[in-house]
Amino acid sequence: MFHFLKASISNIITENFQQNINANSIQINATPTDFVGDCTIVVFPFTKFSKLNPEATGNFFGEQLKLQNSSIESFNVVKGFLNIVFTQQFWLSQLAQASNQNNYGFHPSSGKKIMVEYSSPNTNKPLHLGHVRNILLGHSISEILKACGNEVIKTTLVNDRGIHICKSMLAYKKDCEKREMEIGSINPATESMKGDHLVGKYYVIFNDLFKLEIEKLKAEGLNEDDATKKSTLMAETQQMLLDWEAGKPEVIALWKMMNSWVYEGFDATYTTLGVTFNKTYYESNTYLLGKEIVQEGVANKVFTQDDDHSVWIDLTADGLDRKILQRKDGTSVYITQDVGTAQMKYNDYGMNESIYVVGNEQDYHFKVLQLILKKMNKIYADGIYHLSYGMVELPTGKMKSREGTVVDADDLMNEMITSAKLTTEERGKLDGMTDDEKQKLYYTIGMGALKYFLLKVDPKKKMLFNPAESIELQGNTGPFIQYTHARICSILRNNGLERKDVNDVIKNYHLHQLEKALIQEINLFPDKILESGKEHNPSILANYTYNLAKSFNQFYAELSVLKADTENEIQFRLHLVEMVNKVIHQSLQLLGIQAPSVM
RNA sequence: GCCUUCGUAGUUUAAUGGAUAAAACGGAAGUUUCCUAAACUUUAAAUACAGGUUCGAUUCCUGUCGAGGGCACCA
Repeated sequence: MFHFLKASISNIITENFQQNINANSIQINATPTDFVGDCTIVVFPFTKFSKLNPEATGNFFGEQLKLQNSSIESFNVVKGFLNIVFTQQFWLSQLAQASNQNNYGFHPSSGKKIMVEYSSPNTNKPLHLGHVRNILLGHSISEILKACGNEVIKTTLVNDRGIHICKSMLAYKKDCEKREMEIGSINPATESMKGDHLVGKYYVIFNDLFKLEIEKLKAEGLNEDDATKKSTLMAETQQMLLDWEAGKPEVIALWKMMNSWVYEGFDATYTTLGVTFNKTYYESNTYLLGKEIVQEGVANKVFTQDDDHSVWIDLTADGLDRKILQRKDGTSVYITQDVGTAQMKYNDYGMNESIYVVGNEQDYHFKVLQLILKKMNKIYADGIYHLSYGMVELPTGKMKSREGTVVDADDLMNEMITSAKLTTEERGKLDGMTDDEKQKLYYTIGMGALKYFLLKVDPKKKMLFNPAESIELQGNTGPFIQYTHARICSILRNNGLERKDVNDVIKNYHLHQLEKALIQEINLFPDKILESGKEHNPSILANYTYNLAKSFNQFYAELSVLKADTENEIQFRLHLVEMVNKVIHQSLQLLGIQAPSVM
């Protein structure tokens, strides 16, 4: 919001010191509350060419700025910090401008097209807490990038092929045989289970059976490696994968059936989370294209083929390792499929930027992927951005499926909603609501708590998920912000005044310090959206929203509408508070969080 | 072993190289004749350690210690 100041400073520097300086490199911050001023310019960097001490430099720039900008009321210099005070009129007109804007905070079209890939599940088990962080990040950053003026395509890549899904398939087949039932006659409906959970159950069964077999073989004197090699279960699984690649009809039929169960289950989870995709990619469709590109790379001598026919790329010159792209038996590996998917995405959309929301355990993988595509001279290589996020840890340690410490997404969401219900009922403020409305509200609050809890942390950092604490609804939480929104809605609802136009209300209005502080915070909104988008970091917006809600609460404890002396003061505060609510509402929406008007 | 990320109050998180390191939870003490107390006010408490770079370091560099993650013809 201080762009005009930066431009002004930049001009002063060129005129007086014949230096060219990038306006964006000038530091302007909000003034800490203990000092007089609205914003603070750091003048240390200017002393190099001003040849004056910091104080004198600050005074010089302060005077020049005041001459050039009528919106500056006064300034003062403390050490190397130039504090600027703006006029009342300036702040009042800022509020009026924001208030008159339809989509305040949203930016004009950038002309850029950005793809965001997120969720990207395997089809052998249900979604868990880690996916939830991924999905919320992906959805939120998509919305934020839209608000920054970009066209956004939301995609997901389903990992629908490979040895893992064969394990579930084999366990399912064996169970059918054991119970002497036809394939397909055991299904989500007969078991009263979500499809993804049913398939996940068979994945667990496979691992249990496999473990038993290994133990048995080890008891016969084999070591771990040899036991794995001798395992008939593993051999059967691998055979199944080969049959799948060969297109054996009964295997394909089973695969299609079980995957369809999983997709139904995923869709239900996505609906509860409130997220959507514009396009779904399947690895079963992209891995062949990947293999083609590998051949192209071999022909172009970007890749080398060993005597055993496996294909490699040597990245040691770039500080990385030698990486395999295709097995000796000709089947594709992980990175092959990603190369294919990248190409297919670009063929389909021709986007400028492609964001992958994927955990940080794959940092190396994405470095390699981008480098390979660069070496292949793919023009879309530079547009690839890995939005890498840290793991979600539990108080008991890492989530490990083997130890049964995985937090299931569906279970978690249900718990959050139940917990929201309990706390809300305790407060007993929902008289007059139908059961349906109540249920909807519990959902809104429970999901708001979960989403905000996961989004308020910088994605890059690992985070600790404490189930007991996440359902806490006080402090820096989603429900605190939602509650603030509901209160403001109530304030706007309950006053019987006919509202006056904001431009009339601000005439000759005398601003209170707390009112000015709120306007200042509202003014930051457009910049915060841009910053969040640029940094690919929704937590910037999340924390901003919390601070705004908090500022409102502090403001309102001192200066409620009822405490106003004149009608004009009431009118002004209604406009101010309404603007706060617009920003909170808009901001929550960008985070994928609903804002109830009553709670 | 090699590569990589991270160490901030008791706990969970903030802080584009800038002023006295900011909040929340938990602890202690208060505030309802008043538009939603899921609120507000007061209070104690932290930059792992040792160097370096400079006007100035939680932030950049080096080392030590500690905790993750990656180095497979798994995805």
